[in-house]
Amino acid sequence: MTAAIIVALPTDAAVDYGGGVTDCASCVVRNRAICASLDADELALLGKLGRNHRVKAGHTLLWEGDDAPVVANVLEGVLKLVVAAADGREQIVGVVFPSDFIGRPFGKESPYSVTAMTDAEVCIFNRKSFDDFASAHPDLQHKLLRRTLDELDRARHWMMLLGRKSAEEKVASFLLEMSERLSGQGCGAGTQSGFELPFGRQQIADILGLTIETTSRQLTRMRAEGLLDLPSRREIVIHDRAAMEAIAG
Amino acid sequence: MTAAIIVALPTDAAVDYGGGVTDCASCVVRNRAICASLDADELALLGKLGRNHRVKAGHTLLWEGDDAPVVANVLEGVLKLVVAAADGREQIVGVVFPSDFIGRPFGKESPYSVTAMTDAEVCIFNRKSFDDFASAHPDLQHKLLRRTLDELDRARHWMMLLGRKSAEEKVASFLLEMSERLSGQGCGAGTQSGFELPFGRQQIADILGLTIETTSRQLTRMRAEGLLDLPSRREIVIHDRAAMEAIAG
DNA sequence: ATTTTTCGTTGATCCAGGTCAATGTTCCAG
DNA sequence: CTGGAACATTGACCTGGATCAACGAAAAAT
Repeated sequence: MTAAIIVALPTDAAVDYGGGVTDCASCVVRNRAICASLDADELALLGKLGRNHRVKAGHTLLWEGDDAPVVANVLEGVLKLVVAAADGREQIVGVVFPSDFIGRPFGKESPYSVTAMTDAEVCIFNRKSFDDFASAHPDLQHKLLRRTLDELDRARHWMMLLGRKSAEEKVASFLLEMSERLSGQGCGAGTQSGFELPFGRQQIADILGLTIETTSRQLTRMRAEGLLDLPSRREIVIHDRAAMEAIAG
Repeated sequence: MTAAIIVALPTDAAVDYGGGVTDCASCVVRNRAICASLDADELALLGKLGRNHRVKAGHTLLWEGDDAPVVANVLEGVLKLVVAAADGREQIVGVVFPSDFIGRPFGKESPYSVTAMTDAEVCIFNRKSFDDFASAHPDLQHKLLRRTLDELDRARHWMMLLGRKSAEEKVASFLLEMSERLSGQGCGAGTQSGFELPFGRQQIADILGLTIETTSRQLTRMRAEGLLDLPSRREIVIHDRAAMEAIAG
């Protein structure tokens, strides 16, 4: 379970690993990422520590159990956080979108793998440098704390889903949450009922603690009952949101 | 799902609700709680905001969904964090021990209920006052961030257990984790193999996402196989730790 | 355009763990 | 010490979701 980190570390700046230099001022997630807590001077300082980097779909940025030398902000794309058992069983324990933060600041090995589900772009920091910078910038740390508290709330509600909900309830809950989070991504104001999932059936199963077959059957049944439409592999259109919420519980 | 908060709020200091005044300097968790980040002056200031309070086993300190007006440190006892479904199904999403932090700082309603599993003593703060104090004390906030990151790691590994492990693996993992956390409590240096759980079978089931019957059967079977002993209702003695770890995966 | 590969659906069957029910055990209260 | 309540164990049975297997459909490669 060991792998080379495929990114340029800031300390290796003499060599060009292909990581683009960061220009925070024009960053697409400038106002949504934790960096939003910084003023222009601080931002310039942080910018020197960060390197933009592209990750192809399916590639892994951090490996569970490895010493994690980097943290990052997501600029574009969707990545999954995965905890795996020795025999290959996988549980997706988090899904991160643009402006979300990746990695484990302040010591410790990475408690999970981070893998791109779509082609992605991330702004990477050497962990030690980031830790030092964060320690010196309480506002940044405050943002990070709020984010971590939110993530913890989300994780705990997902524990309820994993431990106590039926397959039907799991799928309904999942579709509603994805509908919300994905519409939060784009510019659309309200929650639209149609959306495109950034991943396939197996990954839905790994999020819900189900098999791919059960996941597929639940979706097919919901379509048969008129709750939703499946125009293509990854598109979902929820017809009866109220009914879906009733099922999700 | 609404209930009166049964504690004295600092702002009502004119009235005695029975909450004891806090003396941080002599606090039993002084060096382990987040307060350890503060110097004597800061501690005195925080002490004015806090009130010690006793909670009887089974009583609930915070209710899921209510506006949560307080946060707290645990001084003594064990409490559970619970997410419940409308039909009564419960999932325990966290267990807190002395020196652990309770509550949801920085806005929002409480995402779960907090209920004492044993008689407990907590040091309570008005949330707003605590938020302000924390915002003004980066070291405290740093401690809180580290704790929250640790909790998040723990929660995510618990998600793997809930979503992907068998009943046998769940019980084995649970016993090992409890063995560690409970020995961390006492003064014993190493991890002893015998310990007393602070809760009953139903609550183990609610932690593992199982029924009480399945939990009981797994324990009985493990005893029959010589893996452990069950000297009394709440006592566990692990005989073959290596085997237990192999099962936990 | 055709082959190959990957991904998704559907069916048949099985079994881990849930459900229902009875019994045993521990712990208080009186 | 006794009766009862709460908790735990055990048994019989059932079912939701896993597993095994085949097939279909879309995308990627040639």
